[in-house]
Amino acid sequence: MSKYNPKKIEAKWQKHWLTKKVFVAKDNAKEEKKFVLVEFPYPSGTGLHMGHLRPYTAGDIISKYHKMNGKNVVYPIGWDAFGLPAENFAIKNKVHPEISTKKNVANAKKQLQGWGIGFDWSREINTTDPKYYKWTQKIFLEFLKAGLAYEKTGLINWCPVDKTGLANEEVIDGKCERCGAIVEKKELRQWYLKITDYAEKLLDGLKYLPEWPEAIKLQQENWIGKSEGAEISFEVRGASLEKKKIKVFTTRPDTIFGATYLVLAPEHPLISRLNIDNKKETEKYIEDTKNKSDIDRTAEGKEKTGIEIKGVKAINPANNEEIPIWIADYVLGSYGTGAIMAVPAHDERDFAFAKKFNLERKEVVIRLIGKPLPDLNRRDVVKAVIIKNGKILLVNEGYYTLPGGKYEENETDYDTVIREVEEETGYQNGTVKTYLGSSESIYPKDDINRARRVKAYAVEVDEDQKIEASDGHIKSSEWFPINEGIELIKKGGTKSEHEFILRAQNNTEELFGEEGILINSDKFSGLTSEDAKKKITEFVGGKLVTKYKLRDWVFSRQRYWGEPIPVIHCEKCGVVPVPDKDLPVVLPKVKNYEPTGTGESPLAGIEKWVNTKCPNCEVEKNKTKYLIFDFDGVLGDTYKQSLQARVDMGNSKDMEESHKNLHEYFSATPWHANELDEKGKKEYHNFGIGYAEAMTKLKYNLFDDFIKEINKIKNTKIAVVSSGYDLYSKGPLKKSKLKYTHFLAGNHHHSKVEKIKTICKAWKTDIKNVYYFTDTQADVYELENTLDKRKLVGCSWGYQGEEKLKEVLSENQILKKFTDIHKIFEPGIAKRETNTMPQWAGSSWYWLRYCDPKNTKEFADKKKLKYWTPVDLYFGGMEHTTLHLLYSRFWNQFLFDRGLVTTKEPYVKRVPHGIILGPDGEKMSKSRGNVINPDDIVKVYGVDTMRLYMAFLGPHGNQIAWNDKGIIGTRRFIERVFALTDFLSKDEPREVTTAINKAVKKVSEDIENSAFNTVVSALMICLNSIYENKKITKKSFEKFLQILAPLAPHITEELWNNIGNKKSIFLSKWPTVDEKFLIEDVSIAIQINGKAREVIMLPKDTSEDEMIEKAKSFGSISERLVGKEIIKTIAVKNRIVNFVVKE
RNA sequence: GGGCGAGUGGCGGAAUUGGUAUACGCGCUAGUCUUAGGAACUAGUUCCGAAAGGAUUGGGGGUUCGAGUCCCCCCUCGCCCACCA
Repeated sequence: MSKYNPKKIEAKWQKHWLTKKVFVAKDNAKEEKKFVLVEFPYPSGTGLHMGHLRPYTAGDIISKYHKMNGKNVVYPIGWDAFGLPAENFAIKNKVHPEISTKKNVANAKKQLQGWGIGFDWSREINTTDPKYYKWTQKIFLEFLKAGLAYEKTGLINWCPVDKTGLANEEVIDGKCERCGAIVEKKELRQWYLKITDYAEKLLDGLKYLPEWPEAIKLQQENWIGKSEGAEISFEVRGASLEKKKIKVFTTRPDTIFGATYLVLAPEHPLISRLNIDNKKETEKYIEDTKNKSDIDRTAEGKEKTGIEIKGVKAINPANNEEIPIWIADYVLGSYGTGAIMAVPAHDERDFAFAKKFNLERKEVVIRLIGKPLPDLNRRDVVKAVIIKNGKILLVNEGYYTLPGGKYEENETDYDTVIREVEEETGYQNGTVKTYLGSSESIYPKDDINRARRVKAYAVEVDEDQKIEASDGHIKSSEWFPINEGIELIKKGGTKSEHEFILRAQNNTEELFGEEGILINSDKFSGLTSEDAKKKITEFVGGKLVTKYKLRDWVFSRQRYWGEPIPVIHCEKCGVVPVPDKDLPVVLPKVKNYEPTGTGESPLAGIEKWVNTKCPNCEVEKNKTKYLIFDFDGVLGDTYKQSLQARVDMGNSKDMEESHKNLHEYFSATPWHANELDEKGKKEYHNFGIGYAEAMTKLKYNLFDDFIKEINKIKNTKIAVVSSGYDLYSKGPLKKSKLKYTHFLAGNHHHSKVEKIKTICKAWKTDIKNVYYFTDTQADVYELENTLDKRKLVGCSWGYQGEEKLKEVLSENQILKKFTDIHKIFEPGIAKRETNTMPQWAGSSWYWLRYCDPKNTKEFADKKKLKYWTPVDLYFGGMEHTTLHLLYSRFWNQFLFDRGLVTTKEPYVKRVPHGIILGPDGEKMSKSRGNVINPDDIVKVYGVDTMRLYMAFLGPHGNQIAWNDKGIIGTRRFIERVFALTDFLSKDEPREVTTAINKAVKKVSEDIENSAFNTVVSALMICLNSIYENKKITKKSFEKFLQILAPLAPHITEELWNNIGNKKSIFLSKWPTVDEKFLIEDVSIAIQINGKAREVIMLPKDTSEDEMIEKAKSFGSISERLVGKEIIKTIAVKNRIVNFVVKE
């Protein structure tokens, strides 16, 4: 018998599996598929670690198990290789990330193969491969097309160490998820993915994932953070003419009568538009909060800060009361509407704020005890809690109660309570300290239901002020230790009042944050919160809305090593997607990888790459150009010539006078006067006809040089539009050499928009394709929403000149000289987007690529997707719950909505694993020096031992400290398996057959449940039984090897081969359980009064009656039962017999 | 502060879901073989007790013939979220 030598065996079989393609899956096979997925690794310089080994082994065990059960299993792997470590390594060592990545991948691949993991290497992918990220970019463009990717400049999370923006999900406790640096806020232009549009779908989808652990679903649910509430507008009154409103979001519209001030987030856009008296101070406050990190904002012991806006007030729409407006950073700009109505009596945060700044509190909801009634027959009382030296003063009214009573006429709360204290206890001139809250209860009295409302105050009294009973009012009062007092109240007629004592004792003022019954709320008083929410929202003109905590996903990073975002910024066309034929946008080589820190990626420095042609303009260049010219001032100086006409006709003596006269005329009679003349006919500038006629008789010149330039442009369709009377333009236009197809003049029948529409209809083109040439601002205003704004062109030689046009058009839209017109059709200056995608992009769809990794036409063939997806089993870490796992569900749902994938949800079952800690129970890290390298373990013990130990350590979901000590146990087990061939024999005792069958059953069940630790113990129990009996048949031995194979592939393959099997053990059929060998005698516990006394062996499924019979007659039991009366006997088949006796 | 989960020997952990608590492994103790053992094998190992027996699943209470498991209160630890109106 040779000695067990893991090294030799392992290398041999690892090579065999690869060359014989044992774990390569077939596409579109007839067999049932099983898609087992494990989160693909980042190939780091230090190699793969224990954190990878655990899920990879788990997935491997399950894959191999299913494969042996006849499924077509795919267990693919790849590399999530974009990311900061490679880039930081590049910065330090000037090695291109591509090179270091390649090296690391080769190394990690060797490790994985060395661990005997049966990945299907034919499907290997790499997110940094342009053939892969072509499709990442393509999917991004799908988002763009769908309007779910957008650019925005705003305050974002910024990591000062990594020098890049971060998504909300990447900030943990105010720190960078990657490097732990405290996250700052920075104003930057960023790309976003509109994940918020999918909030409801992502939430709803969780319902259809029954095989996901509840904890994960809950965590995603909380992260999405749905809440129902109302949006209500508050009118702003103050030193501003403009009427303004502040919209707030609240989940408690029922408390609106208690809203005593409004709070705006410092980022609120309205602040800059308000006329604020204390502008300097508010600006300083806003500036200060901007400079605070989220950690600072919350670390200050939650001490609230804020500043009141002076000179402006808001109106509470519920009661029309004027309330102050504050700015405070406890209101977040990014949630709800960025503004709240503060209800300090019922909200903890508002309460703290109001306390600090001494703002009014108004109680409008109180606790309801019992059911609400339509007619409350209410009786109000005030009570006093008087505590002194640890004792409380109670009044005896047959039962003990707090001093207090009814209001008398015109009394305030304070008057009543002080008076009642005096009358009932004799203590005079008490002082009211704090308000302790109120409650309302309903009790039947005299056959009707009465409501009783109690308000309670803490009152301080002075010994010296006590007087004796002078009249009959004073009742007997006594001091009790507080705890005793509470018990007395609980027993008394006013049970619920003991809570006031607790509050007084803790010196906590009342803050009733729950829902209850409304008071002090006009006609809504008496309603429950639930009813009031709807009714009040309606009353104040608000609307019920749903909000989510989920934020849009900041999707750009200012770093080098990531997928370039495939868009081009053209000065003319704006954001232009890179056309499909130009994908992928390959990451260019740079000299310097260092992030600039200014918010630009290192890519911004490569001018050659950044400056590009606009694909849109390139296409436009060859297309038909649709040009429409506004006649007046654009094609000819009609204004100047009409002045000349007046002079020529003798109405003015010179041009100057003519200008003055005309100016006066137009001032008195605007062009658009649109009045009817005496005959009821609509007439424009009657006088103009004369001039027009005169003008046409003049040598009326259009700008021939301009028309010459226009005619140089190839492939055009031209039309002319004029709002003026067509008489004075028709003639000269006819004479010109302009090749126009339409001329529409006179604004008395059509607006310009309608004229343009008419022309476009004739031209059969979209109105957005039209270039419109004008010389006035008014045209821009009139047309910018109908036409493509970027195609409006200003002609500076016209009526209004350059300056006015500059106010409404950009520099490159204004022609200064006639020849400038050609610039309009030259492609715009275009620059590539230099931001890259975040680390999470490539992994948001990678499992889809496994289905068809080499496809060059689409990211995966639909048929293949249909066969393989959804993923049946997904192993991964808990830390990705609100990152990768949420992101990839979002991408999948989006792709599904676009018809590009075949399932709504990507993963049927998620199996999370606990992390492996260092031997010291701390997270493994280089700095702690507690890192265990799996490869070191392999060297000493062999792979099979390590895999087995990994499985045996504990439940897959538990986090566990790696402990070297126990591994020797699994090594002993492996060696005992290796030596098992010594026991091979023609027959075996029944115990061995039973042990094998039991093991097959248990191992199968536990693998399906990912309970790997008990799989190992079941195998050990089985092995122990074989050793006890020292005999095993070849058939049983084979079965044992088969069920061990998924965990320890190398040794089993070796032994399987040694006993004469030619094909791989993983191509063999998983053993079945022979139930008849599971039938054996079972041990039955005999209990007396539930206490186990004896154990007897009985055949399986012995009837209850027989069990009792046997148990009763069993020696020691019958002795114990002598002389005792058996009251009851319980028997459970195959388990216990219990005699209940009278002691 | 909110949500989720857990607490069983010296240690990692089992327990068919209400039915013999402590399986399996490590460690430890004794023995066998050995020049020797930190190798291997055999036996033992929850605690108290020589034994008979008794106690025991973080603590306290409850339901039940019977509770690690179900219910209530409290304590401790871990994870996630955290001024989300």
